[in-house]
Amino acid sequence: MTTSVVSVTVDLVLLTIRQGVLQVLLIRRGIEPYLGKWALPGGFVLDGEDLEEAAARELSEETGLDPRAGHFEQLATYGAPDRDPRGRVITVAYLALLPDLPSPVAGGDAASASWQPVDGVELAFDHDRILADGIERARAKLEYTPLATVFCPPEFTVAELRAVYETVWRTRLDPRNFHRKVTGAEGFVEPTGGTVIRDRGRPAQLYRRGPAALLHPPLLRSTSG
Amino acid sequence: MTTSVVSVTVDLVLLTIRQGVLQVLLIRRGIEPYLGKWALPGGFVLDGEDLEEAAARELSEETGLDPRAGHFEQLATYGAPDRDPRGRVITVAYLALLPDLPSPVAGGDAASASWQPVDGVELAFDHDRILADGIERARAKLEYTPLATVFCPPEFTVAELRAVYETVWRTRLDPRNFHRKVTGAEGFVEPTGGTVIRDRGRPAQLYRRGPAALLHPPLLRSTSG
DNA sequence: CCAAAAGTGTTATCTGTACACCCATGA
DNA sequence: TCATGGGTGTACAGATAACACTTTTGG
Repeated sequence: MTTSVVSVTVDLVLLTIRQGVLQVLLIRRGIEPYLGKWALPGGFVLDGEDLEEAAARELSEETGLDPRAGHFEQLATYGAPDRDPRGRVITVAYLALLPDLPSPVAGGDAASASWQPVDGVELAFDHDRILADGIERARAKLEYTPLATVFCPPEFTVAELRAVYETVWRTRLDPRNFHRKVTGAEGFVEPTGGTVIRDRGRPAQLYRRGPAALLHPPLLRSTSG
Repeated sequence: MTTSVVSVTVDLVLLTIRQGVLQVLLIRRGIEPYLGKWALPGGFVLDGEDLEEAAARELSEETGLDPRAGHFEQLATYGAPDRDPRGRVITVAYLALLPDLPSPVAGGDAASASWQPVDGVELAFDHDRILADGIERARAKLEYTPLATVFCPPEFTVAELRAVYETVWRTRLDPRNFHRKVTGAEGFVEPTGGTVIRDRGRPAQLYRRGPAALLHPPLLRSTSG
């Protein structure tokens, strides 16, 4: 009975919505194992570095992004003994939700980092599982927190916010009831006063994210709320 | 820039209800650091051992309990660089919810393990924080899962189940509306046919836990539901 | 009998849902 | 003018909350 020599990594599930599709930031692996396969960005935790710090640093190095531009939270820790063929590696996964940034992969090794739709990807290690857990967490959090706004630019319309829910939940929501719920939920969104015409039709009001941390009442993904 | 030598431990937040109070299982530390202070049970992850496995083994060694007798889930991972004076130690915390077992600390080093009310304890390392996170997780889960039943014996009355909610949430619930909600929620509890008189008054029906994994509708901790 | 706990019925109120309808724009 | 999307009103169904009331025991 010996305590093992363990390496600790952090991995990031970075989600955004681009072209109306939920996408995840992936890195093409340049070394074995899983050479050439797609994987979540991440890497080893350094001396004296907190876990969040390590996650933010890795992301910045690999992609130039700052996960704190949106929402950032710990997801879970994965430590099956055989999850990495190189030896005992435990990984602490973080979930980040970001708006669709103009230059999402600048500053890093852009050639090997790219946003990809979350459906149908096949990833190295146990990253498929980690990604699935991250998506499920994001889905659940949209119900009872105002987090959907972090997928939007600083000013957005109710229809754009609704599109976030419809994309992440894969449902259709009634535009009229959704409008009422969102504008009625205390602290969810605040009108900026501006209006904008996105397509055709009547101009939409612009909103910014409000101060609430929890939604009362929550939005429910079951029906056409 | 060097990757650090990291040790990985598992710690357990083990909650139960004894004497009408939410209690946590604590170990009195027999070695430095924090010699003599109370701490969450836990220890180092061994070679080839999965994290859950490590958590279950540590608990069994230290207390003779099996966390899988109730509910068991990963809580979070804590990795601040200075959280352990001996060096870099990252801990993966697990949350377990157990019924009030007849002989809760048998089989282990019982002299140094004991159940204690969660209020007012002062723990070694960052275990106060971990405990607080565990309690909050438990509170939240009672709302939308049937997990409250794991605090009860195999057969229980509606009043006993209500006492669980009242204890964990620190609220009073209306016995009549609570009864209806619990017996009405699909798959939450199933009648065994038996009855029992706990105190005085009309005999209560006995129930066992039902097959549901989620509550529809959820119980809300805000009001007198 | 009374007190106490279990359990049922009833009603006012609130929330969610569906959908009719009006508003403001581009073409 | 029409099509399109933004936004409001309203009515019905279901859930919630408050509480009167009956049932079944022990003392």
